[in-house]
Amino acid sequence: MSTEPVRRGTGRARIIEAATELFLSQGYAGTTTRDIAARAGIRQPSLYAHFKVKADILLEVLAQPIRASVETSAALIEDAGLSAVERLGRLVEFDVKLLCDGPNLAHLGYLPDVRAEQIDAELDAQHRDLRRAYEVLVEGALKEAGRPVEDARGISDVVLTLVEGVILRRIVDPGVTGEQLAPLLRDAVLTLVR
Amino acid sequence: MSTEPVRRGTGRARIIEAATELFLSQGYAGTTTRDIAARAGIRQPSLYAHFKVKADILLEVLAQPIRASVETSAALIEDAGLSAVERLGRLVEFDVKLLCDGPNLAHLGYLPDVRAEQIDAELDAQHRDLRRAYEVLVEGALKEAGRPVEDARGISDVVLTLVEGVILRRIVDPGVTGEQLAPLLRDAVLTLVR
DNA sequence: GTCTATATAATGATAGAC
DNA sequence: GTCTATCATTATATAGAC
Repeated sequence: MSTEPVRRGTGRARIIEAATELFLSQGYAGTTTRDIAARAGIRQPSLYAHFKVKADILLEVLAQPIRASVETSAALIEDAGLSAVERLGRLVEFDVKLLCDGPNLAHLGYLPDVRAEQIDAELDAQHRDLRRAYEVLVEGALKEAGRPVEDARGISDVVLTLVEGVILRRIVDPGVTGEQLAPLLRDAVLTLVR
Repeated sequence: MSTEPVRRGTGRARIIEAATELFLSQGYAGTTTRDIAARAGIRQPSLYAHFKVKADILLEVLAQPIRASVETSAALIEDAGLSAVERLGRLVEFDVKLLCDGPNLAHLGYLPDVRAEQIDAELDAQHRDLRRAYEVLVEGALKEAGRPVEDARGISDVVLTLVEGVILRRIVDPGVTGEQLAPLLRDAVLTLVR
């Protein structure tokens, strides 16, 4: 493990940044408060001036990625100027790029030791929203293609599984980029609703 | 966490079974040797009559799922009596069912605290084999469809991402079954190579 | 808000009897 | 192979000075 202090940010933000990197590389239970403090450039007890317990750091780390995704996907879904097919394609591209670029934050929500902290209520709610978004767009795309909407549920399942797969993809293939993967998955999804 | 001892198996096998369940529900670092022993129905020091260190238990747990997958996929690929399309469809179905049924062992190989143990060489080799298998079959299927084989790499990427997605799918949707998901993903994949 | 010092508990692992 | 007893280390968290 690197013990080099992170350079940017101050105080609380620096702790969050350090904890994020460490949770992703070592897991939650596998990361000690000393690890976090060392990387944030402070002593271990100083963490407790910002957080009451270790789990509170995890809460804040998990709270980071929520907003951007939900808001943008909501905006995409309701853009009446575009066809459902176009909106579906853009949502896939957006999500894949979000999952590929930056730290693999989405992966944290799937870790056993994170789920064992029983803070998954909000994460699961997010997941339901995303699932619903894909269902709506797939249904719209199928209508545009003159296909029966009964297929929407199954195809949404496939699309969701595909997008989710990106999270694990990055772990084995760290070189993967949203730039290359996003158009690939978008085209694949559009083939399914054509 | 349930501390109820597992009932089946004896000695070493019972320990592996207990450790598997616990690693999946709490992660590796989040599971103590006392947890494992309690679930196996023995005392903590008794573990060390079977394993030298904790990481050796993890090694054995990870060694479990390797064989069946690799052997069956190899047999599927080389079955000359079937078309490439049929073989591709069967491989997808086989892998999805394998990933859906039984404990989610594949997920363990993606956990940060497991990868931090630096035992991923064999796991990554497996992954490369699977990737290669899909490339070969996708290429064959594209030939049969009269499409350019240059598309094979990209489509294999999509297929692999889709199959891998099943691993995370189970975590948020514990009710998902291979029976329902396998045909869905198979049909989706076959649509992509048609 | 950060520090040093420390309390308290849990951890992986060993020794040696049976 | 399992047990009891225990060690050495490391963990989270607190107390109190600056």
